[in-house]
Amino acid sequence: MGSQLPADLFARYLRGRGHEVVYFCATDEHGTPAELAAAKAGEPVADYCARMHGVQKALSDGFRLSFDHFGRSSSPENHRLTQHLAANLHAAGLIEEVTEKQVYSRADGRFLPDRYIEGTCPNCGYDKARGDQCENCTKQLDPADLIDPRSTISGATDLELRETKHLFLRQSRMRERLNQWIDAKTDWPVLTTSIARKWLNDGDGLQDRGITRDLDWGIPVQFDGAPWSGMEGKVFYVWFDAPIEYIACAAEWAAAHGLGDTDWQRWWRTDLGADDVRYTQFMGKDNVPFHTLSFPATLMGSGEPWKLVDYVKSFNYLNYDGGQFSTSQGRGVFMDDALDILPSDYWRWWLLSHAPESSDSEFTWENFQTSVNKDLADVLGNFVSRVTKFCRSKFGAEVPQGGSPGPREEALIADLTAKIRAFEAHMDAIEIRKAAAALRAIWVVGNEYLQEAAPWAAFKEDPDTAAMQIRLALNLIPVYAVLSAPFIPDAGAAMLAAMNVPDAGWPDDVPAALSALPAGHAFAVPDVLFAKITDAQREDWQVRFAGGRG
RNA sequence: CGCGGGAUGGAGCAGUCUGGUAGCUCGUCAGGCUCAUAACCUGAAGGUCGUAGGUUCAAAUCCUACUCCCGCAACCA
Repeated sequence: MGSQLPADLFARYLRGRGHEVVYFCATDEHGTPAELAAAKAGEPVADYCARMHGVQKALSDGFRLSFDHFGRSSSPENHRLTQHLAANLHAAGLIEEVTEKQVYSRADGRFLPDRYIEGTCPNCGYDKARGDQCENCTKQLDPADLIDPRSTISGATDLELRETKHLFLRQSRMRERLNQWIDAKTDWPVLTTSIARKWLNDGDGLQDRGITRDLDWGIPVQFDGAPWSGMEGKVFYVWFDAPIEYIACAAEWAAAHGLGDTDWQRWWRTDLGADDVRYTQFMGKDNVPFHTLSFPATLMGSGEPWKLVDYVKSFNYLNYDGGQFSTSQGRGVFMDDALDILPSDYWRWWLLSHAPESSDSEFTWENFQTSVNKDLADVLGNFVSRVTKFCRSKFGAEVPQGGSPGPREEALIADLTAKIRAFEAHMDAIEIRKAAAALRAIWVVGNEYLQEAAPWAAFKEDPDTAAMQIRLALNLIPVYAVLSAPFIPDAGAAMLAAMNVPDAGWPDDVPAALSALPAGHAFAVPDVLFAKITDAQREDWQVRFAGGRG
């Protein structure tokens, strides 16, 4: 959710500005966790992943994520492309076979990644130390150091070290090239480049990385479908194939829409039209190394002209009321819960206006309630309500005629124009919190104008002037709808529907946009756009999602 | 000396790159308005910018040391 929402915001904004946009997202279906979750659910892993993809799709629809295609990393397209790129890398001498020893559990019938091994810490005696590190004394460990090691999957203790062969991506050979590439990205967020630089230069520099695993579920290690000697029964590592799905997803999208290869390749191949594409990725900070180093290394090393990312927007973490979200403890609001209790716009607004851009941020119910009630209900919702209701009671449910604008209206337009340009600048820079604040300031302008113009007072002496003022205020509503839609699409649509405006363009020309609704244009007073969150609701949810429900 | 991010009025944040009267939202207090979802608008109080030094005519902003919080530390995705 954390990075999909900002991506959706940006995609909607760019579409609103008239750009051609494709917005892709996919489920990353491979890896040990997927296999274990499937086993726990008692389902074949392929079925489990298909089902979860459906669940994710329903949730993302619920949050109004406007993907052009929601792909799966297990798609045939991704199988083909992943194997193809691996073959290219091999041909370029960038893949190396390494034999190493890993912990194998006979009872589980699988190799165990470090985190799935638990035992007693040789350093402090803590009996639940993980294979990679002891949580108690923070000492880094090797699984072989643990006393009485056991599998966290089954509790089995018959663990042994077994030799196994894996492919490594020789990213160390691309260190200089990656360094130069990152150095050129002077406009990237500090968070993004600092993480990338750390991996590039810390210690011995960028390390080669294993890109295969001993698992059943995944993309088989083969040369475009032909056997890869010594790699039988092995699959590519999720972090090798998952980013490749970004490309494969475009192919899935084209196939799903009856388009040809050239239609997706023009987004991805710089030799086939992708030169003018601007490619932006959104992710949590934990994913930065894969997107700034491993995946670019894969594409660069392939020797083919794949489009590289232009901008990587990374986020810190969102915490829940003093700690981390915890699925196992039922601590925190999760996507399905969230949509059960409130419309998606509420969540979109809070999550976007509090996006953890500069540091981790924290969700608290008090903050959520205040933020949503003030911004959405009091400032925006109430503006729409007061304008439409006033007009209906004094002039009827259509845009009134008469009167002509004066200095106050000119000042409003000038103020609004400046604020809209500021909003656009923040959106262009993907400064999400600043954009949210700028948008809110635009909403406030409407209330300020009404307060100053006081059409309710003017109506008594000079109905024509009141009509002109209300006409202008009514015209603000579609403008607000269009500007706000990237953040709160449902409310934007509701506002346009109430104003009986089938489609409104981006207000590049503010004076024109504010006279788009002519006198006589019929509208409807919308239902309350945003019902406020009551104290009782908030208290109920605080208890319900506090955790410890087991 | 492991690495990175953060520390700014009661709360949440901007400002730090390109030193020069400390800004925004919420909350609080006072006033206004009455069209509206007990909403809206205006004004005020409240901070010397984690700590200690240093550079400078001038530092939240540059330098040094330190403290605290969060995350990472590479076959965990």
